[in-house]
Amino acid sequence: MATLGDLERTVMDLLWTTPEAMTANELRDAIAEAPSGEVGRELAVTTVLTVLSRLEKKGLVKRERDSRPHRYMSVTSREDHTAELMHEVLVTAPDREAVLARFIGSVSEAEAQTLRKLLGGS
Amino acid sequence: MATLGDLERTVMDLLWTTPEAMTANELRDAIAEAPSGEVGRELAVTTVLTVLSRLEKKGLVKRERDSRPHRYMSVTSREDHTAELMHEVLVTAPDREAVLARFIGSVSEAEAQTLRKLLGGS
DNA sequence: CGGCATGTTCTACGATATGTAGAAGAACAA
DNA sequence: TTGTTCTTCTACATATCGTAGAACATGCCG
Repeated sequence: MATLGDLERTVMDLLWTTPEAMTANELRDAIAEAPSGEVGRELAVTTVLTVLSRLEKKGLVKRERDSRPHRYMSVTSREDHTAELMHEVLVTAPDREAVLARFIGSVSEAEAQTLRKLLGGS
Repeated sequence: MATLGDLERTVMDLLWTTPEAMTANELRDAIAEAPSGEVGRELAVTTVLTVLSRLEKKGLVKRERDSRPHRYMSVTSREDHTAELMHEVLVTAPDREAVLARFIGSVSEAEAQTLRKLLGGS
């Protein structure tokens, strides 16, 4: 189960919200530029690179190796990743019906509405 | 985010599937008795107790302190816990609608059916 | 009342994950 | 080829988890 640390999470968030593939340097700068509420962290580029390698090993990140400053990007969208995680969690329980029942109870009305729409007919 | 290790998971599974509160010794024996597919593990009781303490600290387990061999039980049902986890995962993404859309795509038809039923009226 | 069982807490050590980064190696521009 | 830039290797600190011995507590049996 791919659980992410704080920094790993921060990096993934940046990769997920940036349309373009990013270099380690760009990421380092982006992290320094007030990432969501955190203290602006001045990290060494090597730190970012290490994290990227680890994320790559986990299959969450891929990189363009040919372009010289390697450019990194996420393998899946945040939405796909999140949905996958949710599913992984769901299947850990034998009684999925019961889990879904409770899950439904925890979502907002708006989300319930969305679900109805998505589940549509049949 | 409460991520569980393998042994912690095993213990929770036992507590979740056993109606009665259990003592550390009972748990040790239950673990030794072929837990789901694993190699029968002969653990020291202290090991089980340590794990139970950690699970207690995480809020997943509570114990009856008055009865002398303390009896341990889960705080929530597995279904509640799982549903909670799913929700925690869901809210990590800004675009929940999109996540739900993908999530729906990943569930089985039977589960989709269940969801329709649950979402039924308005 | 004083040991003996039985049970709980403290302390600890190895393994893995993660944050962090220096040192060393590779590649490219001049 | 030499300096600059980037990547990889190696390393250390902290946290979590599996594992359990040592020490402490408690109640039962004589």
